[in-house]
Amino acid sequence: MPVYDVYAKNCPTRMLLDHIADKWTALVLWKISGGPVRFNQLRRDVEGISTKVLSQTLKRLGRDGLISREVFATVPVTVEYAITPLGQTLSEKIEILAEWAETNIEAVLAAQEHFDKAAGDEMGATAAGAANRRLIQAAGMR
Amino acid sequence: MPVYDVYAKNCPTRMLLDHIADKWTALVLWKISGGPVRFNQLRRDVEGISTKVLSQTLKRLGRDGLISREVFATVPVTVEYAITPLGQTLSEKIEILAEWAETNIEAVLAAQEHFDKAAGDEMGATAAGAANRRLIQAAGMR
DNA sequence: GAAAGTCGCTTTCCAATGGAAACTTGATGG
DNA sequence: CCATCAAGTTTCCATTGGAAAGCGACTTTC
Repeated sequence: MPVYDVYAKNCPTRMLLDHIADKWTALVLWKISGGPVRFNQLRRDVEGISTKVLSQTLKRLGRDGLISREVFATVPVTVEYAITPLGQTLSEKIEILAEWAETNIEAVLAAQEHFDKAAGDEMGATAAGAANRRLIQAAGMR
Repeated sequence: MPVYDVYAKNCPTRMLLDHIADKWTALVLWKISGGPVRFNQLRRDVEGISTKVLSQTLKRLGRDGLISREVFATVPVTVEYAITPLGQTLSEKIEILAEWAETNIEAVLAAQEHFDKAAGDEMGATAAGAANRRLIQAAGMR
């Protein structure tokens, strides 16, 4: 049997990690794991997602066997997305990640504040300071 | 105490999930959790990452308090990145995700094959054919 | 019977992000 | 004084992402 390694560029597990270690994918899959949901309901629940990205994300999840898609001949047509057994196992892991975020958000915010304060301190009105400030801004650290 | 919700567009936890639910971040953090690593070592170990993205990723991880950075006055200069206690708690969750990927990759590959095969099939005028055609078209797999 | 609304998308357009590769900095050995 | 190495940064172009509009099929409202 093959040896899988996410650190290898061409390993299938790398591709899979690319699919699942994604903000929108995580939010959408977790939401669907709570029960079947329709397209526009997802759009409203997952604040900030665009229909384009939602559509792409659902396609990928469907192809990977993590969710199913069912069409109901109502008017207007209704489409329900539901979690599969395989998807359920993944959503449990994603839930752990999301819970970590909610548990540790304050520690992270504190770290960011500390970091930004230190960056501001170590440069006065010097030329080097101005240069660094520009660097930091370029690095998107504000 | 504020109520955090990753589904809310402007919640700090959403920003945090955005940082951690990312392919490169996950790979880099997990690698560093195995012991202090230098920049170029990371670059070699995490196959496919560019220096630009590695640099940005390390900055973000540092600002979020998940890794530390130590400079050694060797020649040429050496820089070591190490995991922090906070980062260690996260890397354990990320490891769970990566393990899920390695455990379930074959099921996902099978699902993809099944899905793509259905898309490639001739599909006559059967009810099943029509149903599949709808699924495939919706998934944009032509 | 025309206009407006619903759902589930797709398309278009522009801005932001990502990757490949060249360049920089600073100290040293040849 | 040229080449080298670590640790990045910068440049350039391609891919991706988001906002908004369009679409098809059908009902409800005026």
